[in-house]
Amino acid sequence: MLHIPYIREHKNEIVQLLQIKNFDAATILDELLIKDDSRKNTQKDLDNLLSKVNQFSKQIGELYKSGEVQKANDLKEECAAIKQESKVLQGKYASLEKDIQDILVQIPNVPHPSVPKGSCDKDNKLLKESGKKPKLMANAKPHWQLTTDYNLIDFELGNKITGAGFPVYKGKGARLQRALISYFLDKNTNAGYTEYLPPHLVNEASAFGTGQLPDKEGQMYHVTEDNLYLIPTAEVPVTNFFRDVIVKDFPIKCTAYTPCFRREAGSYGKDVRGLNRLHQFDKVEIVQIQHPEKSYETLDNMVNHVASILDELELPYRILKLCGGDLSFTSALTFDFEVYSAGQDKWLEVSSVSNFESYQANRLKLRYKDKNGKTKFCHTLNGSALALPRIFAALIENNQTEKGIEIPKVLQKYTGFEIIE
RNA sequence: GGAGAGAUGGCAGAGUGGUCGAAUGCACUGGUCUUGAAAACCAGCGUACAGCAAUGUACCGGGGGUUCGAAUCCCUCUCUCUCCGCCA
Repeated sequence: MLHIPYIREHKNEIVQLLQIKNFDAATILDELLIKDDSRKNTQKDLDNLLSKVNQFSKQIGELYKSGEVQKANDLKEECAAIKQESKVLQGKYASLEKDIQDILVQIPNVPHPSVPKGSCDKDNKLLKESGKKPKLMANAKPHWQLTTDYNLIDFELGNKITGAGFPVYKGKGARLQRALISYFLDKNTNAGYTEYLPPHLVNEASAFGTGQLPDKEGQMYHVTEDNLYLIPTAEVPVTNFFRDVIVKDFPIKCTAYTPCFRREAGSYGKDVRGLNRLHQFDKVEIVQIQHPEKSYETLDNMVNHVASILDELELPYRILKLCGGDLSFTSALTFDFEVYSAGQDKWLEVSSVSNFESYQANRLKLRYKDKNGKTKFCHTLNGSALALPRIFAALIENNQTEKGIEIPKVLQKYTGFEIIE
């Protein structure tokens, strides 16, 4: 969430930039600042009252010690009156704070000035297209056919034991999945990221810290009995490692493999066919905590890192800069990676690399001390490196041959086989 | 699931109604000493909000209560630990 002192100083700029996200902030920011002014005044009045009570209390103690009971009792009565008054102010203060909080969580992060205006994914800006689309044989198939033909994934079995969107990997399919996880983690740790294996359930405070709550509650599976949420991405547990932390050394680089759980009940049809959209999927995530001055440099590094993985996997991909309409609530700038999946002739999103600037850090109270010893908010960044199912789909679709599915070189030492026949 | 104990500053750990935002130790920062370092000594060292500042206010797991006054008493919630049971 945005920091009120920052809003005060940059109100017009924020209103302008939020137009890129198609969010009209003018009214809501005015309302916010009026409430905050009122909050300040209330605090001043309240502080004065409380200060008086504190003074009187000290005096009463001394009067009792010196035996001046009558004087002490007089003061007590005065205190009672002040307390009445302070109760009222306290109520007012609490309700103002709540109003302010409620407004703050409704305001999305301010987009980076370079974010293109737009309403949907059609308006995203293509930055780079890399690799060659493969020429497939005449009878090439989409992955949902291949996974059945080669006995790699059993969607029906998943339906039986859980439901739609929960595939069961088996045989070489399971092994390929495991190989991808290991390969991604190795790539990331070689780039200086520390590997973590976090819990797959988080508490409410964590879901709030990264911005899933309160507005995206419906997208998460909620274990109501223990009030825990199944993580929609490793970003949630990993970023929350640093909740209430004052960072000493930058950058902090973490990577984690986790399954990800998403309810997102919605569309049907070929967009969600096979591995394209699932309720449970595997993902390897990278997270960085960085000094504000370096966060955009870091974002570029992360983008290059993800690109290098796709290069090694020999998958054709393109990089898009998300437009305002497609940018997530918490992100200031996001680059999406899409791989070309030849069997279904589609571009599939496999990674989203974002700079959240201080938006999450404010909620998380994730800070550092600047040169003058003042505490400031860090910047947080994350990206997928990478999301598994669509990589899996693109790999088997693009590499299908008459002989079978060929495994890219970099993966062979992880799979232990070169071809799936 | 049963029984008990506990939650205090970066860490350890005192504090059971007033002078406590909180002893002490460690860590950290600055200084003295030293060729340099260590040791020793001196000083500083939590967060947030308000204020130009002086300073004020709040915070001792969360919430509520008693009291003129709460880290300290009461209620409640959460979490952690120990023992027993069960168990990968």
